[in-house]
Amino acid sequence: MIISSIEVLDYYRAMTNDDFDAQTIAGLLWRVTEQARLSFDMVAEESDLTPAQTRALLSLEGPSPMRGLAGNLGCDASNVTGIADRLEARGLIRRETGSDRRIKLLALTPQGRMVRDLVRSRLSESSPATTSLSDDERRTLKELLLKMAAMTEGRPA
Amino acid sequence: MIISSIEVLDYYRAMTNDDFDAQTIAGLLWRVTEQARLSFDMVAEESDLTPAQTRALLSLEGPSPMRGLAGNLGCDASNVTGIADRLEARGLIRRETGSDRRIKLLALTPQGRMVRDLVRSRLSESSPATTSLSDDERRTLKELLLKMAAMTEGRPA
DNA sequence: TATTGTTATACTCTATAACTATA
DNA sequence: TATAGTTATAGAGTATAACAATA
Repeated sequence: MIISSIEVLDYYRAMTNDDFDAQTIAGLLWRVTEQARLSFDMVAEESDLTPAQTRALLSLEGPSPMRGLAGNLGCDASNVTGIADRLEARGLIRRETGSDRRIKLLALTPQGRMVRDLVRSRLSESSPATTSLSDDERRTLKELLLKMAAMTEGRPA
Repeated sequence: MIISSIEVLDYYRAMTNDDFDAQTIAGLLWRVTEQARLSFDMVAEESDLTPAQTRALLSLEGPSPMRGLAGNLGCDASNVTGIADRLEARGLIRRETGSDRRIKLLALTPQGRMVRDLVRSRLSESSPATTSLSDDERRTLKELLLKMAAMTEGRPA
């Protein structure tokens, strides 16, 4: 017998307002992030990108050393070679060289910027924050997210 | 030049309270979910599990057909064979048979339940909702998450 | 015929370790 | 010596297609 999404959701709904313990909220947050993961993978696929390639594209705000990207992706530096190879082969990024000739800077090409913006806007459209919350609720959520995101300082993201 | 986490965060902090448009909130939510992903991967590794194996373990509330698990994981059914093989080899799950002999039900073993509970509690401890928010803030967050999670009805999770 | 799980195949992501070019 | 990127290797996740057993 399968425990369906709806049954699990009913379980959360049945909680009284006093149920705000860490495990409960963490479980709910996990459900939302799981939904976000599935949505993210679909958006990535629409642009013919793997999840890792998409995360890389979204991380490249400015030209960044490959090692820095590895930190953002949370993977070993050796992996970035292959990911960058594939993005470069598709013309979405470029390898640039600066004064320190050991370092290769990854930079978005104009086409890469276009794809990134498209992905970003599709992610925004499918975000549960967009589809399920009012303006007021989003304002409240933003404050809470800011506090939660503050913990990421000094950590990759 | 690298755009560090802190710089990006300052950018979000500089927004006025009127900045609650979908793209902004979606971006913030993405940052929090990215942090959650990295934290999830670390917790999984502490128990010698891959991310996919961990998601499978967390999804198995009750005995579930392999195809159902594939739906929860958001992957093709053929992948579940290998994932289940590895979890079974470690004694964390069991393949059971019901009346329909085509269907194999995956069920947690007692040891699997222990590992799942350990993972769940470590995830809860490291959740930004736990580490960054007060009781009141968690109460508010819970309401917002319930609305966002409601969109997952009828969808895998 | 349709469905469940499995197998075969190919590609990507992942970590580890050894290598090169540069500092 | 130390650091940035690459390569080689092995294991795991992923999709597609073909297959056996069961319904």
